[in-house]
Amino acid sequence: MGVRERIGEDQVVELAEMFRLMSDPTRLRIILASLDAPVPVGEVAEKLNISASLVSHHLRLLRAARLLQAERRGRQVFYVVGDSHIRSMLTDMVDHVAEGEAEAEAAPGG
Amino acid sequence: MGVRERIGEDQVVELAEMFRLMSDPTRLRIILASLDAPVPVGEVAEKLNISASLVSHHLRLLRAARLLQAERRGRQVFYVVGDSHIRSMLTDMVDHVAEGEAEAEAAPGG
DNA sequence: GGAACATCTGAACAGATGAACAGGGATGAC
DNA sequence: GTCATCCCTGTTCATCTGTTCAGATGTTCC
Repeated sequence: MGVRERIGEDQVVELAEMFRLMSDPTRLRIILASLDAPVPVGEVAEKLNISASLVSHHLRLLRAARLLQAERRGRQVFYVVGDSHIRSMLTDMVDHVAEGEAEAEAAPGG
Repeated sequence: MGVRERIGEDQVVELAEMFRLMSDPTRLRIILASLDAPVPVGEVAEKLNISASLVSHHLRLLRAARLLQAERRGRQVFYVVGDSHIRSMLTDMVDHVAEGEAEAEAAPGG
């Protein structure tokens, strides 16, 4: 049975939206940085060497899509990947591209 | 151990590129349509009710990124998802959004 | 060789996107 | 109350993207 029959047009758009949020390198870095543990905005900005304003901008999108959860601790706001499915998927994909390096060397197939 | 330490900047960009390809609803529909079995371009266009030209354009991108494999049979070209990791991930995500519908009804929270 | 079919390619345009800048809250220390 | 720190929001602009249209390429059959 085909996969498309299992979801409707709205679900496709919803899924595409998730991918879209993760499709920007900067945004993906932000997600990855907050994959394992909650991190404050300032720390993300410093780690990735980009402005806090830009980080906040992306965080806003990620938060709206429920990809990241926000938690206030004093005057800092910590962000972390909230959905375990997403976290699991991301971890798999990271392994995929990491292993892909080795595979590429074994089978260059130009 | 953090996940970001396991991959470099190049891998992040590579991963983001994959997500980018899957982030467009039309393109995602095309991928989903060729997820289980090879399908010719014309059939994809007809199923999705879009022009063959547009399908071909997207197919070119998907093919270049190794997300889809092309196979010529006579005067038709069949496309199918080539990587099992990607196929598995896609199936999971489809289930995720499909189940998400039910969860949303149970816990609207928002 | 010619016709019909399926797919691919290039140019152009409307709409979306990311980045940078400036200003506005919220919080905590004094 | 005042100040500094941290984060959020709105706007503008250059760039990118998806889409359509027109025409080319490749394949099969006669």
